[in-house]
Amino acid sequence: MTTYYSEYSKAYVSVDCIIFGFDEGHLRVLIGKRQMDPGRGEWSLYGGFVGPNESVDEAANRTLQELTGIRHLYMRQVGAFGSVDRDPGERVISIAYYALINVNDYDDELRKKHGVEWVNITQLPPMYSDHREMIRQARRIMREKIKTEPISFRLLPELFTLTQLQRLYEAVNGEQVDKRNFRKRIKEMEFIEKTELIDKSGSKRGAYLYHFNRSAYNEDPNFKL
Amino acid sequence: MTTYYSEYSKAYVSVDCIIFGFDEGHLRVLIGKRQMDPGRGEWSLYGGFVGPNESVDEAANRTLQELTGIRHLYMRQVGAFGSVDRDPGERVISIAYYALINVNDYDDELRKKHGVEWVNITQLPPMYSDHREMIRQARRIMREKIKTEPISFRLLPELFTLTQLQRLYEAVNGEQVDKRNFRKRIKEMEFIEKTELIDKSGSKRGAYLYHFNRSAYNEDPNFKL
DNA sequence: TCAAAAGTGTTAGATTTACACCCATGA
DNA sequence: TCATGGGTGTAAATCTAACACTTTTGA
Repeated sequence: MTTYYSEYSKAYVSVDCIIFGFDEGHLRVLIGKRQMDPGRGEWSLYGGFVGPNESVDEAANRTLQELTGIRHLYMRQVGAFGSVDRDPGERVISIAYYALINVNDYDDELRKKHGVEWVNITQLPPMYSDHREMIRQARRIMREKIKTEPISFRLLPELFTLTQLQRLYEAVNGEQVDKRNFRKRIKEMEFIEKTELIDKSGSKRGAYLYHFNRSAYNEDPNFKL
Repeated sequence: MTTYYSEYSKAYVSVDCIIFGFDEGHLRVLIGKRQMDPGRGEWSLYGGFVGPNESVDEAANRTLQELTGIRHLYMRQVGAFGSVDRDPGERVISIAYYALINVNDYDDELRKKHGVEWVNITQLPPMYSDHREMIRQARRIMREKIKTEPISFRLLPELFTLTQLQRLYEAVNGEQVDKRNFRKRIKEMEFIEKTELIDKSGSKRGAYLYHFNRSAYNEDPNFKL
């Protein structure tokens, strides 16, 4: 191999995943106690190293699949974190990614096997290295994104009630919204389709179930919330 | 040194700088013909490698200072670019940063010494590796940012006319805006202060010069454009 | 029968957009 | 004197935000 840059130094490059889920009205992230040195036992994001024959995006995808069993989760880069001593052992530069998952799609046995837990975003413990900052930034980026792109549906079941959708927005934005105004805006988006099905798990009366029609969205991608 | 991750592979990590300037009504970026192998002679962003004892942000700052002579330019991360073969020679993962500079502050001799040129953002040549994509993303991020944060003033001289400011917005957003509506919005922002000075370089009649009062902004940071 | 969540419209106020003419000056 | 860019206000339309009561049903 030709060595062009031999005078420069190399670093380990890793990916860290901020996996968001929505359950029981709360936005949650998947974190676990670190099982390797350095930092063993501290709360940490799930991550992995970038291999020599995969792109950084591929490494993130692989890591997400390893953890969740799901092949192509929705995933976007948050950014690179590169303090000199962010890893106490070696020079490691990490690229953070956030991902969205419908918690029902996630096999709970697999979750336990990897020793990770769903933790409420408002109740995060102290965390390893800069992982808390990664989560903070991921949340900020996701909050902006969810206003203009229909990514909320990736956090919900295929069929969902309008109250669930509203609770999700409230959890992401950290503030409540008016029910009538919210529903008015939803009605204007024709790709959020009402079904004839009723969900009775949330109330005695029952609520209509809706679903997101992606191909209708692609034809008229006007999403604003 | 303890080696925790010896089973994993390392990569070179570099920074690439998308330096925006505004001149004669056009948004420009600073690019040059690459002076090293591989890719010698291709149009390229200015970049550098991340050293073992500096953070990635510090490397970007150092690189920007090397090129412009200015110590702490406004600079924000665009993201990590990590395709396996983005560099034809070795595995190099690059973190892109955009920076804003007032072109008058940039010593033209220093510019020539580094062999870089101001190129209109709408007339970019084909570029080395993924540099064009880096510019595209930097521009998108900057365009969003400039709507809600007073970063435009970093591209303008200390004193500027409202027409200059308007032209800057138009160049960034790629579309024209109504003069009266634009000025109405500016008037509402008290931290954009009118001076008694007149600039006669742009018209016979002359136009009032304004300046951005940062401490007034900090007291009432309401910026919307 | 009552508690709990679902569902539904209107209005005032704020914001946004469209639009056209006079002014000052140097060439 | 005229071409050029500087400077100014109003009105219609749209969007946003505030607000309260009826329905259904299981316990």
